[in-house]
Amino acid sequence: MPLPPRKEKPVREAATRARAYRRMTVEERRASLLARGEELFAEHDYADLTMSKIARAAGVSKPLLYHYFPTKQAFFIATVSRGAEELAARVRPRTDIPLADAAVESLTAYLSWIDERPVAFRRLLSAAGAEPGVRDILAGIRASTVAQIADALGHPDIDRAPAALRAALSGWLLFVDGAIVVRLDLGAPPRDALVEQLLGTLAGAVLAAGDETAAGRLLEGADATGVASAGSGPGA
Amino acid sequence: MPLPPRKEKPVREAATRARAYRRMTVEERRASLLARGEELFAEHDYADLTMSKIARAAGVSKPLLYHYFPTKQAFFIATVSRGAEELAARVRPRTDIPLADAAVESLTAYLSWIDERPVAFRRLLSAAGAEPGVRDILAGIRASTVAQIADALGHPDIDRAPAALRAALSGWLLFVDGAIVVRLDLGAPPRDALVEQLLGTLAGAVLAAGDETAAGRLLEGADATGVASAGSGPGA
DNA sequence: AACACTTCTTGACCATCGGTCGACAATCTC
DNA sequence: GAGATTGTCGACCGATGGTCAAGAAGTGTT
Repeated sequence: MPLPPRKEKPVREAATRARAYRRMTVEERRASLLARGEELFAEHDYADLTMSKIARAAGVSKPLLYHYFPTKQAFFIATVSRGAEELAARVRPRTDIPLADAAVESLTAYLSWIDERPVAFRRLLSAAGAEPGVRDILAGIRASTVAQIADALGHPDIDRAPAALRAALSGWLLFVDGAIVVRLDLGAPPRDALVEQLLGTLAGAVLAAGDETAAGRLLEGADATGVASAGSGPGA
Repeated sequence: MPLPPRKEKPVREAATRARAYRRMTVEERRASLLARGEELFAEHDYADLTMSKIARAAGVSKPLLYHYFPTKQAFFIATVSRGAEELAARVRPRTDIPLADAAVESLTAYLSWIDERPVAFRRLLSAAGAEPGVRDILAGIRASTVAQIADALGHPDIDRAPAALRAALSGWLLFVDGAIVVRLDLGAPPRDALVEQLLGTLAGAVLAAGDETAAGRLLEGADATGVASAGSGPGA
């Protein structure tokens, strides 16, 4: 027998009557979901996080979650790109100072950002392959970074830049992430040292790609950038 | 009305009586499944491949597939590590020739292997993060490669090697894969040139890590290894 | 205070997928 | 032939991503 739907008397709890839910504007709710999602995805594995769990953790019903984001992937991507934009802003190199100095600044900013959220960073890297959408985001970021660096190095049109240089830059980007993971694991080398090392490696990679001019630009104005000063003592 | 189970008369097809299935020994079947799985995983996305599809494509029933491999992940990992072993064997560096030459050989072998299965390579890289198990395999391979290189460079105990060097080697491994992806995309640079470039970059990275001795070993006996000869003309 | 508007919840529901089970059939070997 | 082993079939389970209809609870307006 079909019970009459929801007849159970509204139960106006005495005294403190906990609000059934907080009502927000669309943007508020959206932002709040994204923020919570960022935390959750940083802590838990993508596959282990079900939409139900996310909804519950966000204090929201599943259908509402789906009301704001069409699919789980879309939700994940939304959280990731939110973080990516923030990162991009912090890492964007200045153009009013020598290239080598701007590079140090940007790299330092990148390392600091990761130091603040090591778990999220690792998870992002490993989740990169999981869902194609995420991979595309990362690929896009990397491609544009490569283009930016190439530009700064004297190749404004990435499509006309030598393949060797493009390979060097793309590879170097991964190198950076790889070295960072090691640093996360080992707790060393210290940040500033790694920045120097990274930059030195970039110079080496560009040099090995056969682009002396670009390598020159990287070094000029810098006093201790790895390849130039690597070895026993401080800069030559 | 429950039809009497399977009453449809064995249908002994006239003349050519298509065998219902081929019976194999356990190892045969296992190997055959693995081989087919390697193909399938190379072509399709991990998530898009259901165990049912795999079974069907392999001409086998789902329960049988599960009889040989306990889970989908296990099956995937089995196919991956099969390929990984084969690769490891082909890439293992010789010790009876100068380090620089052995490195060229190994890298060339690696590039050739990838040239033979570009799609699979890409998919492996991007699937690396997908399932934790796969990530572990790749991580293991990379770790052991790092240790091998460190050893060849004069640091037999990886745990006592400087963090900077470890970061350099780990990063370089990713650099290699990144550069290779670019080569796959662009169709350039040519294999031998990339090998030189890669080695030159390794020397640069090791140098930037502050290990002159190791960098020296890498270069010694080689006549054109990037950093040393980078630039306009062919090797000095 | 009553109104309507919008946000939100509830709970049921679907299809698919990974994985399992038991009963039975095909094949091979002796 | 008989028996052991390899395979198949189809039904089944639980969880998950995703959807739906109905209605309840906030909120600003009059």
